[in-house]
Amino acid sequence: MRLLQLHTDFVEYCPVSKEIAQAEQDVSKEKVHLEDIVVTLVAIENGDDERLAKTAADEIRTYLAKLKTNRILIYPYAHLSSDLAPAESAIAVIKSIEKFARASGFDVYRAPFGWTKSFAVQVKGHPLSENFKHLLNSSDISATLASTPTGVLDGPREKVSVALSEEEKLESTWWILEPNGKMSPVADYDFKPSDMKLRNFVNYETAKRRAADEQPSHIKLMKGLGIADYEPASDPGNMRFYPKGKLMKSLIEQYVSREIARYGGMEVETPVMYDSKHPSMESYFNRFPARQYGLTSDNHRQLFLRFAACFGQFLMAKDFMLSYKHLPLRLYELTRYSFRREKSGELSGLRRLRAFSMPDCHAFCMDINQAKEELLKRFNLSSTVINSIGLSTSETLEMAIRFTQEFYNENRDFVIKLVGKFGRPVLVELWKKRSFYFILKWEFNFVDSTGKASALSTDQVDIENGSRYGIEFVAENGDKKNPVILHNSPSGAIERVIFALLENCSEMGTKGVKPSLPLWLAHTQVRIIAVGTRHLDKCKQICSELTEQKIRSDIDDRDESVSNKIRQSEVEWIDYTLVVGDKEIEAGVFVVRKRNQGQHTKVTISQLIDEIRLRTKGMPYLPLNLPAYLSSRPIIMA
RNA sequence: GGUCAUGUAGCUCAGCCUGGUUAGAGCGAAGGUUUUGUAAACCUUAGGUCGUGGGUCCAAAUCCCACCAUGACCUCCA
Repeated sequence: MRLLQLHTDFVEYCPVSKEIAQAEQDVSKEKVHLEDIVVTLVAIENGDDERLAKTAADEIRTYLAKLKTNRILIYPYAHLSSDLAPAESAIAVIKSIEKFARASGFDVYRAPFGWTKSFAVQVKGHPLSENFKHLLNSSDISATLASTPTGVLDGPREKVSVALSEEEKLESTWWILEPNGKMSPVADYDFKPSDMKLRNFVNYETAKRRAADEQPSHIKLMKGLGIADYEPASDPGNMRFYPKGKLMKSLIEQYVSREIARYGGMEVETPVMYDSKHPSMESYFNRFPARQYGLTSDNHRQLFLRFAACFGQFLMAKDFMLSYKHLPLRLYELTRYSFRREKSGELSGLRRLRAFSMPDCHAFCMDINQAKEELLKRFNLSSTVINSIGLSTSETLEMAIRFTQEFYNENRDFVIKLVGKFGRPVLVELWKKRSFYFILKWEFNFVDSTGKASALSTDQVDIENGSRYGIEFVAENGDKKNPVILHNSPSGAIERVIFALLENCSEMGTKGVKPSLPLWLAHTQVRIIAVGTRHLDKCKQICSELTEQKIRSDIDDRDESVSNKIRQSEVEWIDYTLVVGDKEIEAGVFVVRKRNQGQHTKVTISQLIDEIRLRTKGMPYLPLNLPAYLSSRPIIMA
């Protein structure tokens, strides 16, 4: 038997229709509304009996005593278990629980068994407001313990997130907003040929339908190019990065961090784990309890791994002495990692992970006006960053803006201005009322060839956490006020950026273009091939010269034919391949093979340097993190 | 989380349906020959708990069950 107990402000449910033949009879279809009550969601499993019903009643009594309340709603809820008992015995056990609970003198309500019900519930925010138990008959316990890897039967793994179901049931409408300010319902919008990706994106977001397709193409590339791979010894969604992938990841991270520093972000570092009972943490923790990695430390202290940098930065900002003169205050951290225990079926390659690196930049603003002004700056920042990385806002990405009706009514011009900056029609999700801590958020979404959308850059306007975390600044008139907080990631998760770049490459491939990654992210920018061993000294000399100019090059010194070495260079998607033999050494002019042009050009080394420096201008450089000689390099991927 | 599919050498895969000698190939690796001119030189050798654990059977990579991992889809309902 599985019990999920929720201490709620209110619960509402309404039987809609019978789900199974054995459903209870004579059920009123009236909506039921109960306030200040413990909702006990219960799933009866195979082997559960009246004895266990008694145990459950004891469990409920203990919980109610802790909460100092005596009102309870017993609510049959199948999703808690994958080993459900047959309906007849389940209903008998549930009725027994009800009987025992009444006998304890509680005010007991029970929702009907076997019915489809709509329901709404508002869980109180306190740490004890959610409680999960997996109850077993004593004879079964040892067997179950033995078959459970950790020997632990309950814990956050089993929790059902009420916030998530709220998210799913959120009432919203979908629109297309054009840069000229024209807003039309999605159904009325006339998609032009240039809006193909937008239409795919809209389909994905509004229909929530996922077309049947094969495995995402970036997975093959991430392995084949030696970028990243699964690590079976870890939890799903925790990846390993090989040297080439690590270099690429570090370069992107450095670039994003540098641009945020230029914008004015103060880089900080905050802990990866937090006390789930800390008063400031409740609101966040309880929002997605089912998606946390939990762990226990000394003294049975319950900790959870952060899923964003918000906590650390908010707790830090709370301790700052802030005046309106300091605002907007910009804090930045690149989390390695943020953790989200996404449902296992939602993980996919580098697209969605459980541990990911997230640039997270918060701006604490005086008021909504300053926040709007700041949001525009950050839009420019995000736009510059994502375009420079190689994901184009004019071709590759689609924008979504989501806001409340109230915000739109008061800030219509501002919203249109934002869309104008993007320059193409965007998808709008209009919320009737605010259900989250933010009143507006926008994202750039990458739509892959299979029509799936993933958010990259994003910013949000948060009007709730300033007060929730007790962050205060002294206003011009001397009053203490809470700031409006913006949550921005200019690039989105770094792993997801790599996902998008790789998916982009495979799209190039289907269009007949040789796929290639941006030159500044290539592990090897120039591959130098020695025709014979006697040319190796010259190769080494060229390699040093390029390294001095901050160009990554390596030398294929293997005992292989020139053709074979050329092929190897192509397989590794290396942009420039230089063959060094007698002719070149004599003339001082080299024939370079350019991958993206598929042809050979005669160049001097200094011309080659100039070209590469031009193509990588303004982007960070890191030295090659592999041996320069291919003969001493391990084979990471075939 | 559920359903389905997949898991065989470092990599990519064949064999499984219809159980039966020492489980195959290509790439890669090692040793040797070759000193190479723009997408794969030649020869030889090594390399496998057939995802893990149970079961059926005289016999299991092959059939059955459970678990693990990956992928796709679904996540309605007690």
